[in-house]
Amino acid sequence: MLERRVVETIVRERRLRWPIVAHFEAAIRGQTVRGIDRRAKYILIRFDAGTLILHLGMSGSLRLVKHGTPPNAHDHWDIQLDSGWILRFHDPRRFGSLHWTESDPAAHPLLKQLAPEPLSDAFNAEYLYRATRKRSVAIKQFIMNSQQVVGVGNIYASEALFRARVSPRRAARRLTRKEANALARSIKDVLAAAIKIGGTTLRDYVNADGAPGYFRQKLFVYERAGAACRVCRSAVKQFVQGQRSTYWCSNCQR
DNA sequence: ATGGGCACCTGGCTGC
DNA sequence: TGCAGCCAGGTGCCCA
Repeated sequence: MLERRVVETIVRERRLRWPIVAHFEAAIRGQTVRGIDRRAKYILIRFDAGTLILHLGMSGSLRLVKHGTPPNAHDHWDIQLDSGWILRFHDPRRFGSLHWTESDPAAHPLLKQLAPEPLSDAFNAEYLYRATRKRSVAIKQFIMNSQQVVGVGNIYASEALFRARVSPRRAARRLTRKEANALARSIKDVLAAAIKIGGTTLRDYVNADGAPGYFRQKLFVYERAGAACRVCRSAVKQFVQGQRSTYWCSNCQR
């Protein structure tokens, strides 16, 4: 894609998480791809005149297909390049999004408040310890807040807390230094391990190659309510926090 | 400023 | 077999 020029853009469905703005096609036409970056779960495609900010939501995917390939259901937009390839966005649940910005993308409202990259040195025990001070919210909800921690969704939140042996109900400010250290470590470990083997496939979801993610086999507690904890054999428990299921082992986690 | 709840959407699954 | 209803996910936004 790099250094390829946009020949044409076709939008079949503007109603993504936010509507695709009307001037998008005109803005991007004739632009050349200069770089591709990522910030949290946002994909940034940089052009001379602006930057495309994409999010795949939970069911979105991007593929390169040959020009002329007929679209399938839920193929919401195409960006046709001068190479004869089309960047095609597919997203059955339309939780994904597309924004076009002609300013510094880091200053975009969706990006400017985001916490440090979890796999970077800036995200560490000291950061987590300081950030949790004076916060009464449950630690599970805290690590799912993108202003505090980025990259941790519902699955990895339960998994990271299990690995750190911290109860999901614990008030964030009650974390000790030692626990903050363990949790920062487990967040990095869980994310890195999941990325390495293709993420976590739930139910019908597959990755960009159409293959499932194999991290599901490595889950300690997520979706294992009633099953034996893989460490202590006591029953994994489930309850709801902020309208999301939390899974944990009340014996291993305190 | 913080915390809590709601919204978006569709496919898979359950239960009648 | 058909169909209605529930549930799951990520995360921004609104309100108290």
